Amino acid sequence: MASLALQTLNVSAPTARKTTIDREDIIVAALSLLGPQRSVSSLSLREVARAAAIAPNSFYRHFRDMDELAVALIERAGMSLREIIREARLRASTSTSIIRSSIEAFMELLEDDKKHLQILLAEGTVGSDAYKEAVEQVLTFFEQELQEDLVRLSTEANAPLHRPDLVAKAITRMVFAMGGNALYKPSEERREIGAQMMTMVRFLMEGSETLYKLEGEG
Amino acid sequence: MASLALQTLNVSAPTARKTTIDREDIIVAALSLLGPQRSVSSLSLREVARAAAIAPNSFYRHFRDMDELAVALIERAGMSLREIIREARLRASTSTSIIRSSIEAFMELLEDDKKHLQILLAEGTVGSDAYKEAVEQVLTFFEQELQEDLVRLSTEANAPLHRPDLVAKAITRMVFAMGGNALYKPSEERREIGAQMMTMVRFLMEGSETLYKLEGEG
DNA sequence: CACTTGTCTATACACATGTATATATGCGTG
DNA sequence: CACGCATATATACATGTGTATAGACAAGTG
Repeated sequence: MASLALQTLNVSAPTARKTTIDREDIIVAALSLLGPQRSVSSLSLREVARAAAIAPNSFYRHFRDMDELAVALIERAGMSLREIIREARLRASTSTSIIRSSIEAFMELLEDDKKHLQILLAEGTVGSDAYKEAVEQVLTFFEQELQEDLVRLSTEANAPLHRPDLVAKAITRMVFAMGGNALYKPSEERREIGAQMMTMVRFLMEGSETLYKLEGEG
Repeated sequence: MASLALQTLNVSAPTARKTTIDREDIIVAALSLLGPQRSVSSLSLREVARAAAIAPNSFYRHFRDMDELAVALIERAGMSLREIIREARLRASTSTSIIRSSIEAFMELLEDDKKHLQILLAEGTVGSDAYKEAVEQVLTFFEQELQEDLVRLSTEANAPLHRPDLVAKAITRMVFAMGGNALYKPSEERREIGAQMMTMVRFLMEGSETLYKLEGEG
């Protein structure tokens, strides 16, 4: 149909051309293809190119590989999530409220940025080394940041934690696992899962405090 | 090479034939293809057929779909894990020891049955509805069984739990997430991750007990 | 303006994929 | 033993894939 329009203007209509394309454009196109049944690893180069409305070969100008695209996708998703959580952290001051607002922010993002989160939550354990490493990096970033919060706030509250590093790791992994699971479920169910997360996190916090009292600092 | 052997016997050697094949044979072939970089969803029908040494079309005699194969794989993996855990449960009598021995059994299985566990731990959140449902079913089975143990043992020990259902769910999801992560890591690191799991589970248990005291039964 | 350079497209190739159709084979029953 | 049915294979086709090569266009420089 595009070629038809061109032919009416110019019989030899050579090549309808894009005035340069971004990595960003390709990334967006790839995101648009994701869904409950489509994972990053199932995307083909040509498919992405088609979605971005470029010639298959143009892809190579921007990424060496589908794998490089995948890594870029993760990094972007990481940024997106990081930003949201950072906001949530700033709004809160107590240990419980920071967790509450973070989880709420997380669940909210789960609602309207599924594509990004899917990449982070649901596809981390199989794939190229570079890919897995990129996912792991995002996860540990969150763990560290959370750990800092936990230490700071629990000290302020005079309720020190046993092994705050493991508390942070447990919370992160649990939230990510539960989140990946909730991704494409009806919103009512997602709300329920969010509530469950809160309780689970409380278990972890209380447990860590209790163990501190029993066994001394971690 | 097989065809060469046949040719020495019979020049026109038409079709070296399998004297009927099992679903089991195909399942085993599919398992053999899995690895740190290969997920179930990335397997092709022809690839599996090749590994099973059958003609592509023979596949259809046993499975409607690659999807049906995937579901069968999960069920098998579920069985395998279930059996191991059941043994571990029988060997233990206290709440902590049952958890300890279960996690030990789990980590052991992680060592020498990676292929099975990969399916369960690392590929549950993207795929066909049937596939996701099958994974979920295995997970909730473990949750329920674990919950029963927890309730029974914590009652015996006079240390009742707040929301034992959520304790069970949290433990399950956490162990599975951590396990999927540990799958293809060096064994030393895996050992460390196993130790972390134990602590995390203790957090959950202690926390749940504490919350019971604070808030009453779940 | 001409010309070079970077970016996109077109065409092509070799191969893999899922599946339809037709054919061969061997086992169990008569 | 012979025959039929279930189960395997062979061949084929349309389609999708990654990528190599060569050519067309736009933008920036002299």
